[in-house]
Amino acid sequence: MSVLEGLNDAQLEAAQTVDGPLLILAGAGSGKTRVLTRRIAYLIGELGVEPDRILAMTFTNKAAGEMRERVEELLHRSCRNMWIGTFHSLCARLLRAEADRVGLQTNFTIYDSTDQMALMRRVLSDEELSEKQYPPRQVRARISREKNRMMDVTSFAQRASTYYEQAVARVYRQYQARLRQNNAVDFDDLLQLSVQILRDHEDVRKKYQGQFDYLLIDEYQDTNRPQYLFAQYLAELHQNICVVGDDDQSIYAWRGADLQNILNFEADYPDAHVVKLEQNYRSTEVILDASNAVIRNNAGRKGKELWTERGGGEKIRLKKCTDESEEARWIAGVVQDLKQQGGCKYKDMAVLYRTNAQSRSIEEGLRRAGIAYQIVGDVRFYERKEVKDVLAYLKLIANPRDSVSFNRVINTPRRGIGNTSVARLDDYAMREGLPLYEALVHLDQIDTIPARAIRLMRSFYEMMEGFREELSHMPADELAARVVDETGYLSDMDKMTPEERESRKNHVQELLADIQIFAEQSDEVSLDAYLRKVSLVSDVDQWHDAVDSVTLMTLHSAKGLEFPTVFISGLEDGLFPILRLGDEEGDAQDALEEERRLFYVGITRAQDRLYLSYAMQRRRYGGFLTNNASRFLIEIPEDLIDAGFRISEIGTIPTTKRRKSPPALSLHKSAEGFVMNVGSWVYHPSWGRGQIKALTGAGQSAKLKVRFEDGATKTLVAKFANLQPG
DNA sequence: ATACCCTTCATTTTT
DNA sequence: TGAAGGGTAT
Repeated sequence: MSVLEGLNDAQLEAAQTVDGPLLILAGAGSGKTRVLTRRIAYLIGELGVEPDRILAMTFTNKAAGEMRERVEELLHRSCRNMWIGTFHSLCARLLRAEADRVGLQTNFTIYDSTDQMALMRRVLSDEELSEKQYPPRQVRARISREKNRMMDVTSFAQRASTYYEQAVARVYRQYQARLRQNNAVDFDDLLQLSVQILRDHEDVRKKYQGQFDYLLIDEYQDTNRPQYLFAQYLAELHQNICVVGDDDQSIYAWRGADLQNILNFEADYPDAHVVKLEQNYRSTEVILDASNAVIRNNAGRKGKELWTERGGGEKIRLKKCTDESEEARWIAGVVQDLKQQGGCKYKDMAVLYRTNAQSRSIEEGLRRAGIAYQIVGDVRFYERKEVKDVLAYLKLIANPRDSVSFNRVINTPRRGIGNTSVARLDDYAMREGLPLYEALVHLDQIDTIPARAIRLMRSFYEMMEGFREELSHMPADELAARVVDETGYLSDMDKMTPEERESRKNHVQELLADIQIFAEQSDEVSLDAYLRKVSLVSDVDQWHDAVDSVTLMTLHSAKGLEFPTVFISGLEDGLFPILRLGDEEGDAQDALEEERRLFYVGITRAQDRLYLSYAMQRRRYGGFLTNNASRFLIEIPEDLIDAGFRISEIGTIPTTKRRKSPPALSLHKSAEGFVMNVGSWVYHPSWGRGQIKALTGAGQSAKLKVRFEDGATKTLVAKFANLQPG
């Protein structure tokens, strides 16, 4: 029984109940990972289950990697052939094996959101839809949402009622056709197509159903429709499906996650066992009480009461700041105190925020104080232009049908092949039904292209063919190094300013190093293998906890992690909870509850110390946004907060605080400054102080609905209202 | 074909 | 504030 040693009763039950459906409701810090790894170790070590008959799905590659590692530690053996990974990577694996079922080749390319946008623009222009009326971003989001609801092109087209939706349906159809032509898929396709294959091909379904005896799904509260169905198909036969989740930590509804998946588990699987893990091993009582008090404000929960044996603990500190730079200085100061006087390490501290943009000021503050930090996810490494460029070359070499990558590199660096020539090549390719790259073979047949451009394109083609010949022999790192050199990509940087050149070269070198590490560590060294991996890694996966530095990341990225000291910054109404315009009443309520869950996730990351901060004024879009303390702050019982750091001491409860004198900026200058938002407080010469309840339009012609302190609600036009920040 | 200047717009959150 | 797309001059 050694692998189950040290588990509490509930954990033991969760680890040992291996037959039939099982729902583990795991509160924050309740030892979820521990239970999962012990459970797998128990299956393999005690029950003799072969690792390759276990399928475990997690949310991040990091979580998957850690789980595998810990199981191997427990068992003192390798579990390489255990299927463990993210939904996306496992689906990609299935999809590569069964690609022909949906008209793909095994070497298909996975498009990220930048690639998707490029393709979307192309489709919109083909369909002669203006980007004004059909913002690519918005259309892309809509199509993504439909895919995440398992709505395929045909059913969507049938349901499309408005003119707009019918246009979107045409775009959807074209977009999918283009993806297929490019031998490419987007993130959503990985899930949707995998489910389609399982649904429509009995032989494939049988094959995978027969392949796995035990299914494990982590973060079940964050699964969307395709993920839910994927699991359901695979569990159909034996029903050995174990899902772990916490309805209070569901924070991905915007990505199609459906809380109902976890709430309905017992209805979906009538024989389901349910185990609740309610003992928290992570946080002090103070922190846990605060989190409980906050989450209690949400309706529609499964209902859990977390408890801890770690009584007491340091009180929570709450800091009101005038602006974001003061906030950053305060955080930096506390970090230094903790390090110098409290004996804490940098790596035991994390600063969390709602939006990536907030990292800038924090970063600045820490840098000035000479504090080591690392940012997770700000400008994502794989999304940098120079990294994407090099990867586009590599992707095109591996998949010559990939027109998005083709368009990216054909004239990068500038080699005299302009848009018109490419457009003519494209016309020809369309007429002949060829991929763009293939069309290069027939250059002499395209008489619309000037001879000079033909010559340049031909030499591009020959260069690429040279790379392609090496594809199957040459290790990925060597090939990549050749590409960077021979395409002139690096030497082209000589034209840039020294700073820019250095930064870009560094990123390219970093990419080459990444490929090299891959080639050394993985048992497959091919470019194909590298690309398969690289398309599915996220920034959190790159996070190193070995380095002694303060971690900066979004609340979303922090899920699943823990730190002795946690700062949650930017606790301002409108920013956290973030308030979007144009939400329906019901949606707004759901959105607010999701924000609250996000706050709950943030609080429960902390083991020993929790610091909360907000800024009255924050720079945004080059202007200023004035804010009030987050409504969530008053949900924390006062006695949990350090006296002197309480909200009543600092005095920021919106209705009790009266403004002194209006700040200098006025709305008439809003072209240069003063940005308003729903929730902002304003001052009107005759009506007094009021809060913006709704806002339509932008700039000077914006219409505002303002509720004033005397209770009156007025609709005002920004231009004439003579409002000042309040 | 490209370089440069102008405008516009966006900021949730991520596999 | 900034990135990125569009337009114009060379």
